[in-house]
Amino acid sequence: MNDVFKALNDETRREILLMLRKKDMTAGEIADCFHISKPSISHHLEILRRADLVSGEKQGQYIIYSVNTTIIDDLLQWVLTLKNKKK
Amino acid sequence: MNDVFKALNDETRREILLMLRKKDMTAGEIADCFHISKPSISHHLEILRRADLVSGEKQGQYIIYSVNTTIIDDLLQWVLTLKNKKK
DNA sequence: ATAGTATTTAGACATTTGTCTAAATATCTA
DNA sequence: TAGATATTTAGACAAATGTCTAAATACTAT
Repeated sequence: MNDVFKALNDETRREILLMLRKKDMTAGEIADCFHISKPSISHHLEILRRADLVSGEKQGQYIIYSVNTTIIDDLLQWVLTLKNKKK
Repeated sequence: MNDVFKALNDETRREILLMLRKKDMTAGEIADCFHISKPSISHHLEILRRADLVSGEKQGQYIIYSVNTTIIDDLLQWVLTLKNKKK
């Protein structure tokens, strides 16, 4: 859970997740949406991957990234626990 | 939202929230639950307060902290948006 | 007033983080 | 095999973060 919150603590990474929510994208396509160098985006993707929030599948010379929903369910559970304020 | 994720990106602060979920506590009571100095806990509480995740109400020489549920709803909404993977 | 308790503020310091450029790796194509 | 494209790795560096101790502020009570 620590890695998940760490990954979410960055505006760029949160935007990447929201973009991948709509469609899978290659690392390059993702990078083109930001004014940040490709190595920096690669680093962000590595952090998201380590948190298991995204997966990257190699296809030829491209790597196609997509969102993992299972960890998001864990996060949802955590938030719901917090919301459920015990009397 | 940025401040919320920043606040949640720390194990101590997350534990504080989970404790306050069960019952309101004074700054001192909270500090006694950790092996961290009181000024450090005070700093954590300030970050949680700035994110609007908790409120502190002064009562005599004590300050009683409690969880704010409204921001947690916003967070929940954000996570649900992410979970709702568009086609 | 003085002393004691609760909490925060201030300042210092080591670690972590996000960014960059340059170089390495891997794949495609002519 | 070369050259071009896609992506990552390595290394550097400034800024942000979490922690501490010492001091300040605020309230209580004798």
